[in-house]
Parts: sequence; structure tokens; C-alpha cells
Amino acid sequence: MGASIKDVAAKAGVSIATVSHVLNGTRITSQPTRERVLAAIRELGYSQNQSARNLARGRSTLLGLLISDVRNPFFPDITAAFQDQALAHEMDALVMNTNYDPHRTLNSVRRLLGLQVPGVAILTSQIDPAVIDMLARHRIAAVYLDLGRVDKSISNIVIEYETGIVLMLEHLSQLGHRRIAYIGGPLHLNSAQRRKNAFIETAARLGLDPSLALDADFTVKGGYFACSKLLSVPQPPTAIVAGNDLTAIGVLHRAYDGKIRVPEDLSVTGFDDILFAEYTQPALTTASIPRAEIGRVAFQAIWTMLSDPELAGREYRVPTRLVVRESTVPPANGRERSHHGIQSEPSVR
Amino acid sequence: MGASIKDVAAKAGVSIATVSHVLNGTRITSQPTRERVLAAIRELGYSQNQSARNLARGRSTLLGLLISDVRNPFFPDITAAFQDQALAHEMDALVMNTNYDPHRTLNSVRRLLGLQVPGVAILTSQIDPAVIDMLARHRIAAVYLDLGRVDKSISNIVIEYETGIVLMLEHLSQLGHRRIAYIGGPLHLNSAQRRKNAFIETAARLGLDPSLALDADFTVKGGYFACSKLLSVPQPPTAIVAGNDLTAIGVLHRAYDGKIRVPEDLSVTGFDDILFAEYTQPALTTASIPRAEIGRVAFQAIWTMLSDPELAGREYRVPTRLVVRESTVPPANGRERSHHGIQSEPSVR
DNA sequence: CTGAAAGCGCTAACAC
DNA sequence: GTGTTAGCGCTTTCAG
Repeated sequence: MGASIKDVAAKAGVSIATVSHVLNGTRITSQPTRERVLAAIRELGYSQNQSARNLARGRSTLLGLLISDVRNPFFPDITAAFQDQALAHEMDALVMNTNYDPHRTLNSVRRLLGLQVPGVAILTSQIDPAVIDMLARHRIAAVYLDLGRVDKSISNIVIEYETGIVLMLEHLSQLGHRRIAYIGGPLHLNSAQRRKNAFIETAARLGLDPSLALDADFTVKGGYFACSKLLSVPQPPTAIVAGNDLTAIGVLHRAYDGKIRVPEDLSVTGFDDILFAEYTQPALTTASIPRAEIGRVAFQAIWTMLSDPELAGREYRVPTRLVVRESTVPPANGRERSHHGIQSEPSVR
Repeated sequence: MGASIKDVAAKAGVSIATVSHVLNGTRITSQPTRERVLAAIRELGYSQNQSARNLARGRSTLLGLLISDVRNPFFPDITAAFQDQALAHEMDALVMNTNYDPHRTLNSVRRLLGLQVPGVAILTSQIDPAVIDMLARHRIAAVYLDLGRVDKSISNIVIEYETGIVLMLEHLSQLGHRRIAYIGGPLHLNSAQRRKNAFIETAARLGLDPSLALDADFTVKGGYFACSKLLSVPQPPTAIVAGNDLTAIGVLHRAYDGKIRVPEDLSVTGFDDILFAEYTQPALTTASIPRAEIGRVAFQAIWTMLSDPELAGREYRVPTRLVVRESTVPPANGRERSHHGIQSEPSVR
């Protein structure tokens, strides 16, 4: 079944080299020979043996993509975008889950090295120095997420968490909200720290109360209880900005389970754009990390280094965006409440 | 950087063949040599060149996994399970999105063939005969989802949609529900047809009204309007079973958007277990397709065929399950309404 | 129990 | 514009 390049050469009446060259466009071939080769290929249903090709070239057409877990909704978009880019460049993406396990991660990298991948994207939340080291030592083009370092063969994608928070506050402020609260995450996380700072600074700048910032733990429960707290005062906020999606879910659970008094038009705003499409509540403005773009940029970074003999790495900044849905509400004393409920084209996957 | 087997052999003072054999456990080696080889490998940080290995063996350690789209929540669980299994067997899963595009699918398969993969799992909803053919012709172990055919080198995974429906109705019936409606999908879909039949038969068996079955279109909108219809009669159902997750979402949207009268304790039940974790409504009993199991079984099927020189395929039946959440409710005249809202351990990913 | 050597299918000089 | 051929690093007979 496996027609080889030899068969093609024989059938087309040319040398093996010629076949290889038309296949790779690696040297000019006369129109007629070229066509005979192509015909032979078609008739034999031949497809290049990548193992052989990779062996001869010393590098494979596989690119490694390390993510924490495909089941984490953060990753599918990234993955798909990365794969699309790879495909467009005649490469394949080998996606691996690290399951948040450093051991498994290192092992995966080892496998990737064995597969002779020329480049790897490491988009896990935690990054083991041993991994960076191993990849660098082997001169593999590598991109990391929020690594904060750039080097020969090392690129870095920086997510600008601030932009989303700023845009969100400006948006809410413009809708007329004056008491806007923020529920953040554990401050040992870089992203939590930066979001909180952005909130405080922006709140101050917009003349809002910067002290309405709470630190939770980026979990559903944390959001739930933080929300309770915020709404238990005489003058509760009219809008809540959640520092990440799980927090926002918790806030929504709390705000709409009917057990506490809630400002009629409380606006809940989240970060990360995860899962919100499924909510019927008017809580649908989110600041979102442009995931697909991260996937594209990750590929781009690798590709750039690969086409550069120096493998010079660089930094890529990806701003977070504001996603405004129809159902965002102004405070109760503001304009008329907008229409809620099902959207014309539900963004459910 | 790339230490090769030759280097290892030199360092260990043995032949290349010996190194290869200790690496693959393919013939008995004396303890001392074995250890010297292992030591050399460790010191050199050597890892097998898979390209060369694959070329020599004529097959790669890569397994293809074709799915429609990682962004479709149906697939991540499957993917992860498949990958885990592969990893446990020293193989890697090359996951590819077909984007529901037959062209792209065929192209992917061609790529996989080029990569010399020994096996492929095709878990897309639509299956192109050309793909089956191509795979079969190349004697690649292939496993399909609901293909309905088994052959040499072809295995098939059958999802038993019926079980979930049956279990769901028995469960609701046991809670005291008597008017249970069903909203299904377009009958040209095998799964829709089978679910509906299961509903009708089971309803009859349980002494319920089998005529309460509606056909919608497996979309959010479809569920929305079907729900309207069901609730607009004098004696609306006390429980609604949705044929798939999107339908259930539509039903929930409708039932809880405050625009129509809803039985106080309407129970909505869905299929596929997608996205429900995010709902605060008491709609959390689902019949679910055990996705992780599908991933495991898919790998298992391939693995079995690979270790069988005959590549004899077989059929694997995977029953759907009932997932009961705390918040399922009996009808209003039944027992006390159970506690709703946040769960102690929110199953949010 | 171990080694020598013939490929696996392809790429990339190097010739012509 | 085309052909010859020496590897790429490994597996796997076949000898010892």
C-alpha cells in the first residue's frame, strides 16, 4: 500500500531526487517533468513518509503545544487557533496536557525532543525552569506565556490584564454607575495583583471609590461570599466587577439565588469570558483574554524564530478586551432597562 | 546537543544494537551492560530520535484523533482521556480539528498517513466514506463513532442513547412526576430518533403520557419555543426532558426569564451534561454521554487491534448515564423543595 | 548474551 | 534541468 518515492520516480520516469524536489519546491523543474511526477503521485495515492523526511532533515513538521488541560475552557480556543495556523503552514500541532503536573510536563518535553520538534509553545500557568533550560539547551524555538524573559530561541507572550479592567470601568462609569466594586484573586498571583492595581488606579482616575476592592481567591465560592459581603451594606454597589470567571459565577449564583436582597439592576462583570454565554442574567459584560489571538501569536512567535537563523526571540503583548453584550445594564436610576433573556444568535457552542 | 544512539553506545562501551535492545526491552541483556547503557543514557541526556525509530519500524508512535472541534464541549473530555491512555502506552495523540469540513478531514487523514500512524480514531459527527476507505486500504487500525459497521481494522463505538432517557424518566417518575414532556431533535438524526423512541416506549411502560413528545431542532432557540408551547396549556408538564444540551439551555432561558408562567417547581432535564454546572436553576439532572469513557474506549479499540495481527475490529457499546444533582425537584405537590443554589463542590472547570 | 551490517524513505550535496 | 549517492539514527536479522 505504502507507495514510496521510488515508486513515484519509476512511474514518472525520473530520478528520486527530482520527485523530492518537485514535492518540496526546492529547485526548479521543467513543466513537463513536474507534471508527470504530480500525475504519478496522484495515481499512486502517494504521500510522503514524514518519518523519513524528518530523519533526513533533522527536524519534524510537528510543533509542540503544552497546555495545562484541554478541559479547562481557557485552552480550547488557543489550541484551535494554534492548530489552524500550523495547518496553514503545513505543520501539525502536537497538543499535550500537562495536568498541572511538573513531572508530566518535563516528560512531555522530553517526548517532544525525541520527536525532533523544531518549536514548542508552553502555555501552562506554571513554568518549570528545568523545561526552559532543556528547551534552550536543545535550541528549540520556544514561546512562553507571561514568562517575562526573552532570549535566543525564547519568545514571550505578555497578557495585558490591565486593559480589560480599565475598559470595563470606563464602560460602567459611562453607563452611570458610581458605586462599582471589584472582587479580585489571591495577590500572590501576578495577574490578580495587576488587575487589582488597575482597578484601584482607574477607579481613582474616574473619581470612583478605589477602596471597593475585595480580595477573594478566584473560586466560585470565593465570589459567592464576597458578593454576600458587598451586598450586605446599606448602600450596596450597583455594579460588581469580578476578577476572573469563576469569581463571576459565584457572584451570579449569590446575586440571583433569591436569598438576599439585590439592587434591582445589579450589574456583574467578569473576567476571562468563560461560560457567560450561558447566563440569562444581565451580567454579560466581560473583559476577556483574547484566547484565539494567543494561539495565533504563539504560532507566529515560533514561526518567526524558525525562519530566523539566529532564533532571536521577542516579546508579544496581547491586550485584554472588553466584550459588551446587549444585556449590560445601567444602574436603576439610569436609563431604561435593556432587554434581557435569549439573544438572537445565542453564542452557545 | 542531540546525543545519538552511537554516542551512548560509545560511552557505554557496547554496540549500537545493544543500546537499542535495552531501550526497547527487545532482548535479554546482562545486568551490568544494561546498567552501563542506562547510565550513559542518563549522563548524555539522550532521548531516542523517534523519526529514525519510526522510519526503521515502519510505524510511528503517534495515534491520530480526529474530532470536529476542540471548542465544542463534547470533545475536550474525550480528547483528554484518549491522550491519557496514549501516554500510558508510550504513545502520543495527534489531535486534529476537522471543523466539520470534509475536505479538511480528508486532508488530515492524508497527513496522518504520511506520519505513518498505526491507528486513528474518527470521532466526528459526520463520517466521509472516502476516509473510511482510505484508512481501510492502508490497513490502519481505525475506530469510529456510531458508524454501525465493524470490519477488519475497523472498530465501532456505539453510544446507547436509550439508557439515559430511560433512567431519566424512571427517576422523574419516582420523584412523583406524572406529566413529563420531552423535547427532541430533528428525526433525521439517528440519535434524535433513538432518544424519542426511548421516551415513547418508556413513557408507555411507566404509565405516563407518551404523546408529550415534541420535535425541535437541537438548538437553543428550538428549546426556547418548544418550552413556550409546552407551558402554554392549562395543565403544563411538571418536568421537561430536553433531548440535548442546547435544547435544555433554551428551555431554561424560557422557563426562567420571567415572561411566562412556570409551574413553581418545574424540573428541566437535559441530555449531554454540557454546561449545566453553570446553572443555578433546579434543572440539574442530566442524562449524560460518558465522554471520558468514549476517549478511553477509542484508545482501547485501537490498541486492541494493533496488538492483534488480524486487526480484527469489534463493537464497543457505551451506555449513557444518569447524573443526579442535589437540586432535582419533585413536583410542587410532592415533597419539600430541596435546597438549590451553589453546590458544596461546584463542578466548574 | 553481544556485535556487524543491511536497510527504512527521504534530503541535499555534488556531479553532469 | 536532472541524476547519483552518501548519509540521517534507528531496528532487526544474521552471525558469533
